[in-house]
Amino acid sequence: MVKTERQTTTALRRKQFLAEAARIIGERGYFGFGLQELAERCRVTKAGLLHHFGSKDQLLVELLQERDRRDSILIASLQKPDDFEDTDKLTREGILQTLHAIVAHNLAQPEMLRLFAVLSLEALNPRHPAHDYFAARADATRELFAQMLAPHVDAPHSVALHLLASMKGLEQEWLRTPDAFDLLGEWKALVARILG
Amino acid sequence: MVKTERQTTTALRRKQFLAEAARIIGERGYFGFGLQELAERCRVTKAGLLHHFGSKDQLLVELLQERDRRDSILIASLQKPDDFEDTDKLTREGILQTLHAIVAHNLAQPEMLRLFAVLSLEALNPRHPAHDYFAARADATRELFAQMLAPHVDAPHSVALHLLASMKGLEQEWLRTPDAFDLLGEWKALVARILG
Amino acid sequence: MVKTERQTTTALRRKQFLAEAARIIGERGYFGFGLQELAERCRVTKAGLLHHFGSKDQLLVELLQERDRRDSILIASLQKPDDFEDTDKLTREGILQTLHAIVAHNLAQPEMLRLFAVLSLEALNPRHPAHDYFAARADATRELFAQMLAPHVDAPHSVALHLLASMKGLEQEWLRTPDAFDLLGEWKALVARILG
Amino acid sequence: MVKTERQTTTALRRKQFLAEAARIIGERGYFGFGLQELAERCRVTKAGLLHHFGSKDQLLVELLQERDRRDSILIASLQKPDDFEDTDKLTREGILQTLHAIVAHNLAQPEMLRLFAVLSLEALNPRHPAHDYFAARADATRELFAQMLAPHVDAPHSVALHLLASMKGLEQEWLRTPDAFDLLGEWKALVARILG
DNA sequence: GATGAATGAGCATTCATTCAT
DNA sequence: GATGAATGAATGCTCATTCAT
Repeated sequence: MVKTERQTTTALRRKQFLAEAARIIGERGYFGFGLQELAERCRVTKAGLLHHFGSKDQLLVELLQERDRRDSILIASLQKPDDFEDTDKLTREGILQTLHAIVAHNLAQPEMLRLFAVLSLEALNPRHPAHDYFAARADATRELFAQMLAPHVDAPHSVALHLLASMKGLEQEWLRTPDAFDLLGEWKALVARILG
Repeated sequence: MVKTERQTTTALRRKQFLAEAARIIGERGYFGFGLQELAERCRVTKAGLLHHFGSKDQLLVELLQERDRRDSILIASLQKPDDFEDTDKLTREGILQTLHAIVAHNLAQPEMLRLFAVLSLEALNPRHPAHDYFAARADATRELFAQMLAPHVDAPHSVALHLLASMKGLEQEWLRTPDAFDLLGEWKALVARILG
Repeated sequence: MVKTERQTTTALRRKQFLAEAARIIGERGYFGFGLQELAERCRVTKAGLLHHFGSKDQLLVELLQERDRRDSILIASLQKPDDFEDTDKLTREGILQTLHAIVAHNLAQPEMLRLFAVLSLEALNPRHPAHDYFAARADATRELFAQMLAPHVDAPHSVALHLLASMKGLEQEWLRTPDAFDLLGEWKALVARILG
Repeated sequence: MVKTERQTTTALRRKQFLAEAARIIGERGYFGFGLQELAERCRVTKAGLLHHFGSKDQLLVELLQERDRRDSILIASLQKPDDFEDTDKLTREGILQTLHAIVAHNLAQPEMLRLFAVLSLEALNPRHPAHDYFAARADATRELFAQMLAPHVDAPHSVALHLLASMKGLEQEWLRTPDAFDLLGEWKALVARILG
């Protein structure tokens, strides 16, 4: 019981560390992010952080894993549309709703959106610690989209590419000027244009 | 005469420095870019570089200015369509050609494309030395696009946003996997979809 | 009974810790030796080690004490030759056998040999935690040798010095290249030369 | 001229750095030696030292090289005895004088003696940055000694080993208690015993 | 008997920058 | 026009140690 309690508080602490790290990396990128700053914001020492994560790179890895764990619900709903047997996700209408839902989900946690936007560009560099993570993620997502679109469009891989690229570009522009336009509204309009 | 000659070689030297800097920043971002590495690649000392540019930030500024100078021809052709008097750029066909030309232009100098992609994300941070540059650039470009589109679409600002976001997203995806698809071809297809 | 049993397993555990520590210090010296590495090798935490030994320095002290306890049999046979009343150790032949026995003993536990070789040099520094230990040990051994040699040579202290220095030098060279020569054989030959 | 002057003062500075480093390493070993301490003693910053040597390991390498350069005179006199054509080094008497000269030389620079003694033991560890240096040095010296002794003794390699081991052991004992005995005198006596 | 959390001091190294030459 | 020397601040990381559990 005591052990469980400590485990919980420790795990909570780690999540707070990761949340704060996400904010900093979202602002300055991974290269511009320093343990010192994170430590100060969390009122720990650098050594304290390292005690939990082992290294700066490992902290990033755990941050991405943690995020994946949280997003797994949404991802699961995309990956397993079989439950609904053609009636939900595979409908044209269902696809639209899914696409809208993704951006709505991202819109609800703008710090994560920012983190992934900044990091994904930094990670173009093959030596970046998150390079492989983003490469795998991007490929998998595109394949998933293509499968989803297959029954409705002629060139599913191409359309999947267009949708993903447009989504990412639109989100980036919104991150730059969040007050300049309605992200979800514009995304819906853009999806409508692309999918005809 | 001698002075002019020296000025020329010096100017040439500076351009080489900037070209190499563009390559490094494109790979690692501005934060991951160090004077030491640039100096080694150019076979100068760090002090030698600083002698030319004064500071790391100033080097970035001059790099962006230099790039703008080179791109000015293309930009000019977009900014001053009056020369052709409604017959070229303002035609629906002319607009398509312009949009294709921009991506073709970027495709021809992938290192610059990479530089701007990476830098534009890093520069989301308001304290980034290139923040203002990118902010101004993005706003101006969007306005330009909107004006260009005004005669042909209902919501020119919205469509301009969609086109710019899609272009950027597509270019980024291509930077990640340049061999995975035909950037120009996909862009043409995407434009066709968006503009109906 | 239960308590005794636990004491035994604990004592066993401590000996394993010390044995592993001896190996590491023999390789990297005391300064190059870290509690973290020892802890990993023993599958304990650093705090676990400290719980047993109190401090890194104290661990070293206990390691040396433990070693002395083990070597006490050999040492005793040198220190108390009275039992044999001139017939064994004090014979010229007996001295040779003793000298051979010491090196044979060291040869049988090369990790300890290495530990003492490395540590004795590091401990030249008066501030080293093992400085006093090695100083006392060396002086005592030399005196012991001198007494042993007194009946047979003119300058026993000088010869004792020569023998000890030669022994240590030979052992060190052997540690460097254990396969390059026969330590015991060369030692016998060297002793024969020195003692004429 | 100006350049030469600066080169000289810089080179001088570096030699002072190395001399001070030799003293510290002789006291604490390479692992116990820190750039911070060296910097303070030399009234430079750590970064200042690194500017000259690049890294801590490289500093050690340059220290050993510098020492070799200085010792080259003595080494040369051992390596090229041909000039004297059997009359000097190859005489029995000449060999004795050479052996005496080496220790006398070492005795005259006790800090170097200490440095090499401490370092040679630390460098038993194959991962030590000076490991290869000492391995090569020891092998070469032993071979040199064997060649020198060949005309006069039955087993030159064995005797060379004995002499080198004894010399090193004696020097180490002297480093521990420099006032306890006359190093050169004892060495002469020991050599006399070993060479009969 | 042993753990995990946390710390403060220290490590070698990198950074952009200044300055005299 | 360009260099080498030097710096102060910061980097990620390791260290032995303390403490509550």
